[in-house]
Amino acid sequence: MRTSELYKGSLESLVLQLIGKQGEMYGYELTQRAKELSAGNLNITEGTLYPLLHKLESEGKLKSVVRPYGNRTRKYYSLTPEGKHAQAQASERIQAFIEQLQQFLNPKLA
Amino acid sequence: MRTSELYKGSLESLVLQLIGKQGEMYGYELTQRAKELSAGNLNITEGTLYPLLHKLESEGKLKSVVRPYGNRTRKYYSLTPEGKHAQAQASERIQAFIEQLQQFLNPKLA
DNA sequence: AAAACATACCTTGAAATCCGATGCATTGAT
DNA sequence: ATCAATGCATCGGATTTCAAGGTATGTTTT
Repeated sequence: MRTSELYKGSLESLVLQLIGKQGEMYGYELTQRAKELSAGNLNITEGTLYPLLHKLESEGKLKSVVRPYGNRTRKYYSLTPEGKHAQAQASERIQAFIEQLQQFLNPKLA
Repeated sequence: MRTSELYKGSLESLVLQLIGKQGEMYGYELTQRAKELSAGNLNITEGTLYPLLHKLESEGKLKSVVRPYGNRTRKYYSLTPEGKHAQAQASERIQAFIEQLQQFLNPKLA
């Protein structure tokens, strides 16, 4: 098993975190930043990322703006007010999750 | 979204942890212990747990013994040598995962 | 200058994972 | 007696994720 398996289920929350901290990010940038912060363990594939971004946008949590970068286009995503709320909640959930994982590693005896 | 979403991808590692710490556990006990340690957030459903236990057994990581408890039967699972190895690796992966999650919450600027 | 790699968007089909519902049986509480 | 909890299990479907493929530009290497 790979460490990356553990990230399943966390992707949406982490994407909201990244965009929230950064202000706005485009897809490819997200994949690179995720790889950095995870010490190479989280490689978000395009088949995962783009449908997720589209879903979050359709849910009203993200908004996007396409801007040219040289001859390329980048599609920048940022949080809507609803997305900011979701991001704040995600942050709390992740913190609680971390504490709970530590309980599993070092459990208080029942 | 629920906190429980975050646990997706961690179930196998956490089950190995629980059984490893405890020595041997039966299915229902696992669901209760997981709920305890996760402050109620991780409710492993039977449709998830039993197939997972069967898979881990077929992979040679768990072995089971059925023992009566009153008029009921409990199926106790414990780690094989291979399972102990997997559990040790899972422990390290979870620790690394925790550190990486913290990076996402409080990233070092790029 | 050709090839290879990185950047940048996307879709599609399949695999894997997980949940809800259901089934059966015993025990304990109301 | 009925309901909740304990204890095992399976099944179908939903969701999530991945691998592969498609298109195109920019950069580096040979």
